[in-house]
Amino acid sequence: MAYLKIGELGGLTDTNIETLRFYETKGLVVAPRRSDAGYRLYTEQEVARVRFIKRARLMGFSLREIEELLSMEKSTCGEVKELAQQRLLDIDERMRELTRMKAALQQITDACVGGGEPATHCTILHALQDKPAAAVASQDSGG
Amino acid sequence: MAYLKIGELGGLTDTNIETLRFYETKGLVVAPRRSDAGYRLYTEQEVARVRFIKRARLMGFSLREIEELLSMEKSTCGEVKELAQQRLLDIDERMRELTRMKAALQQITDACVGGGEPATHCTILHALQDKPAAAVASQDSGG
DNA sequence: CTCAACCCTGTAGTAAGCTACAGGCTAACT
DNA sequence: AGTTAGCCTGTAGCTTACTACAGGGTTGAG
Repeated sequence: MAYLKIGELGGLTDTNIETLRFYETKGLVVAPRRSDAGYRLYTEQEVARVRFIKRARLMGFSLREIEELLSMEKSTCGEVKELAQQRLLDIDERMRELTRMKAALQQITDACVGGGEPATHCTILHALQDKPAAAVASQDSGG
Repeated sequence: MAYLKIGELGGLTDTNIETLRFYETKGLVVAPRRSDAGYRLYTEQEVARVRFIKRARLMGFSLREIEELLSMEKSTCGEVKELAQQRLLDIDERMRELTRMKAALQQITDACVGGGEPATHCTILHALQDKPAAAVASQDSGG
């Protein structure tokens, strides 16, 4: 079987070749062997690996987490599961935050009649301007 | 009433002074008058404006959107409402995406028994490795 | 007068994940 | 042999929202 050049790997995995080289600098894709001229020569293994990365990205894993996942073939199943569950918790956390934002925004948006009035008296702008309420102002990111 | 120096404005609004200057370069906070020595001299108005920015940030508006909101005192109420509703749609979109990610991740995580087995056979890693399913692989971000 | 605390500008760094470009070799096709 | 597409390295840029620092001037208290 022939080796794949970087463009071919990119084609098979629908990945920009700059991105592949970037992943290599990040250690996500192992530096492959080179041809005499210095061309990267990949095997089918790398195709699987790049696809792994893409799937994990779709699931919301960061590159750092993916690196961790990739290094886990030496670890236990439980550790992998733990990482996945942490991701699930992160997702829940982000959804809660979005829910909070949405509630606050929905509230002030619902109170607005809209229409062609000058926005000087718009309840949305007013809510953002000076009222302490807005259902969200008690939150503090600290930073 | 005395003017506020940047540190005082920062104190009142719980905002880093570097951030205030940054907002000025972005046009979010209007460049204030200066003292003879070149110190920025703010009025109470800017306190309200910075608080507006902070509240809007908490609601998930980007700085660009906030700039738009701030320029809207000249527009109609309907336009403001439209922007807010667009934000609500964005939030919904992000929540859908998180829901999708979560479902996919939950599925492969549930299938994993965890424990001290070597992860070589971990169903999570396998699902990421080569199965076309994973309930999410049909999605494509296109780049 | 001295010293710390504050302010100024301008530039660069952080995080995350790429993307693009310059300048130069190589491979493949004709 | 010529042309073009592809590959190489290295560096810089993009996005968002800050944050930090260097190297200076100013203010105010003691």
